[in-house]
Amino acid sequence: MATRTELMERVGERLHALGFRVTPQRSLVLAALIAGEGHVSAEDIYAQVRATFPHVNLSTVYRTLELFRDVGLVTQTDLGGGRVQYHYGDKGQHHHLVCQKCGRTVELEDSFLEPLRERLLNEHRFHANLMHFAIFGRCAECEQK
Amino acid sequence: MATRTELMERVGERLHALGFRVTPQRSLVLAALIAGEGHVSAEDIYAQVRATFPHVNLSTVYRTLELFRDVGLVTQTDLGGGRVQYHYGDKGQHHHLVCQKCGRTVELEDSFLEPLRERLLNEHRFHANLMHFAIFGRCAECEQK
DNA sequence: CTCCGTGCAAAGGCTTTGCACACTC
DNA sequence: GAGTGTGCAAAGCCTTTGCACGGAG
Repeated sequence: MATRTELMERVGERLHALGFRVTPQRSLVLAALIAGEGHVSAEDIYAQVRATFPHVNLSTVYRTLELFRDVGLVTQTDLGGGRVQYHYGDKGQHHHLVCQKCGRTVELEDSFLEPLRERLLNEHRFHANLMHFAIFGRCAECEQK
Repeated sequence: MATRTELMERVGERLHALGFRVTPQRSLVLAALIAGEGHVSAEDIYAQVRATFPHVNLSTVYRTLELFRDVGLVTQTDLGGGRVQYHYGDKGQHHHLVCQKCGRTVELEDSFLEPLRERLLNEHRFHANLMHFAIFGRCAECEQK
């Protein structure tokens, strides 16, 4: 398992190799992404970055996230609620159950979708893009009420 | 099978019984929801309503949709993309495979999703709302290229 | 010196809210 | 008359964009 510092360096090299500069802002955004377990919103990252670099601007965060997304470092998911979520990319696939009432989300292992993916391929020759899939519904608690 | 008019009347009674008034605006929004196959955005409904009642306001559409949602007439789903989708609740279930390249859609029988739904309920106690589900990916033809 | 990256401010797109008038009950 | 429903306009929220400065290569 790579340490966080190793990870950061590796990413730095990757950015550099692609012709992008490695700035403090970018490092901080990256750190926030790695630190954030699961999904983080731009605002979350902004808050965390500002803790270290108070003068950093929110638009820089957005631009950095855009860059990371284009480079494939980060996955961007819109689970609704008007807020896009980001997470550091090399993690395994996982999906979400989103409660339409309370808004809570639960992670869902990919194994739940694997059978569906296979069946779609076999019976419809359809290559489903089920990365970071979101399934809406009601969680146990909200259903009781 | 109920005709559209019967449906509208039934809904009118339901609204009335709940103490809400049945206004032209509300009827038109309802009609647009019923007419809209699959998911419709507020803007879609607005456009359709204006075709009949040009002076209707967008905020009225939003308020009406909010009312319908609270009353349980309509399901509100945020599939991302910054636009919330609505659909009338009593329709039968159907799903779509959407090719992200050519845009073609294929209908998908509910049997494909039934196992997933059951497993979510059993293992996560999550009541998945898989009505009008859309699965994105690539169709056979586009995948070949 | 060139050009990328940033801060700042303003604009954009969708949705919500405040307010006063209108219309129903 | 009391109160709901509507139109209008303005504000909110998240995100994007234009512009000019600053700093790295």
